[in-house]
Amino acid sequence: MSSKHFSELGDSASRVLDAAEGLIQQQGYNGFSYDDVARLVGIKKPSIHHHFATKAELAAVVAQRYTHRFRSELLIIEGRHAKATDRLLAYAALFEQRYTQDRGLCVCGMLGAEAASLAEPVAAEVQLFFRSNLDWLAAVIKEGQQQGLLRSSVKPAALAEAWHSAMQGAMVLGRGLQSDRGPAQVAKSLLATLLA
Amino acid sequence: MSSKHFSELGDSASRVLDAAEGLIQQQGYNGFSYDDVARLVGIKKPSIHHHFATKAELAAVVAQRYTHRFRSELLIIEGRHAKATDRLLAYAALFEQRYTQDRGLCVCGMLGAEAASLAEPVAAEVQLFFRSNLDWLAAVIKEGQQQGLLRSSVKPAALAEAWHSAMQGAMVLGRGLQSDRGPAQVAKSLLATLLA
DNA sequence: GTCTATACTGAGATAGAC
DNA sequence: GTCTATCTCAGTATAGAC
Repeated sequence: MSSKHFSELGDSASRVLDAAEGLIQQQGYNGFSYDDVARLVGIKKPSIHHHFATKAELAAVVAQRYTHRFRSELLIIEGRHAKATDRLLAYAALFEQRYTQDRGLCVCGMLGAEAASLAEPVAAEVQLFFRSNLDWLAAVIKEGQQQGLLRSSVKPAALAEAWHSAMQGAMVLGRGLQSDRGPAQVAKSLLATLLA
Repeated sequence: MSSKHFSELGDSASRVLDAAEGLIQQQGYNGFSYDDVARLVGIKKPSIHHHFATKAELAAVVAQRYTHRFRSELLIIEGRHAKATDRLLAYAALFEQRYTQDRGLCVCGMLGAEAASLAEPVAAEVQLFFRSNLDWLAAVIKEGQQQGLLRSSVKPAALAEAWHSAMQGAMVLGRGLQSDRGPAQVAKSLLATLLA
């Protein structure tokens, strides 16, 4: 089924992925069609099927590529920031960028909300996104506590869960309020309560 | 358009609302159909149209009734708990209940995520939900700070935003992870960092 | 790799009988 | 208030030519 990997894709397949990714962020899995993708890419509907036989496969590869890119951004953060507090803010900035551009949600946040209507391979990719985020955050927070930068009253894994939840929720809230206030603001507030 | 008010509805219209509410929590606005509702209620599709002419109107009334009920639950919390910390945990328990029943999302959280594909009257109802939540939370937190129960390093409105975001996000995260860990856990972690 | 053409299904919605 | 019947359109997907 989802044995396809995004690294093996050609140019127009990548453009299809770009379009689908944007549509999922904006409308969700149930809110976009092959025709929407086709219009954005500038080709016809059956050509989309040529690249991705089913909508589920398309979504799975979108999530897969999204997660891969996100993890590479986490690596960049590690290279750029030493302090845990700075890393947490840079993490929030990743979501903030996507949100402030066009109030786009995190691809996997949107898919997570829709999890009940997703095919299993798609849900599996989404799960990987969340796992890798929580692992990364927990490690950052643990370090921050050991460095004495963050309060140690709560376990790293629990704080990681809370931090990531706050980012996802901030975007949902911002959309619901039709507001430009995004996850960066929430991150700033939360970080103030976490400082040692 | 959405001049209809849920208090003026008869018995079977209420059953239609119940079904639609559950479907929105589970699949989202774009993920359910009039036929799904009809099957759940045990009547035929055109009968749904008799009660709610359009899908947008149905969703708007669902959101309206949901917000109304939610606010009444907030009043109950005020009557049952005096301390701000207890109120915050009871608030989280509202979401926890919905989540643990069948991993259902907050109706307005789901609709907020889908805001880009909602008709304006629906989006307006959703906005009211978030506003009333933030107002209530900010008041509770302000009191908690004045009572000396919560740290005062961050403004009540900002903490309210963070708290609510964390609840919404916790449910998205739980779904994405296919896990039963819900907003109550996140609330517990966050509260520990907020204690004075 | 892209197209036209087309199948098939389900969607939201209306007409009109009971 | 509920039904049958029907409309119209959009959705996913396939066949087969270029």
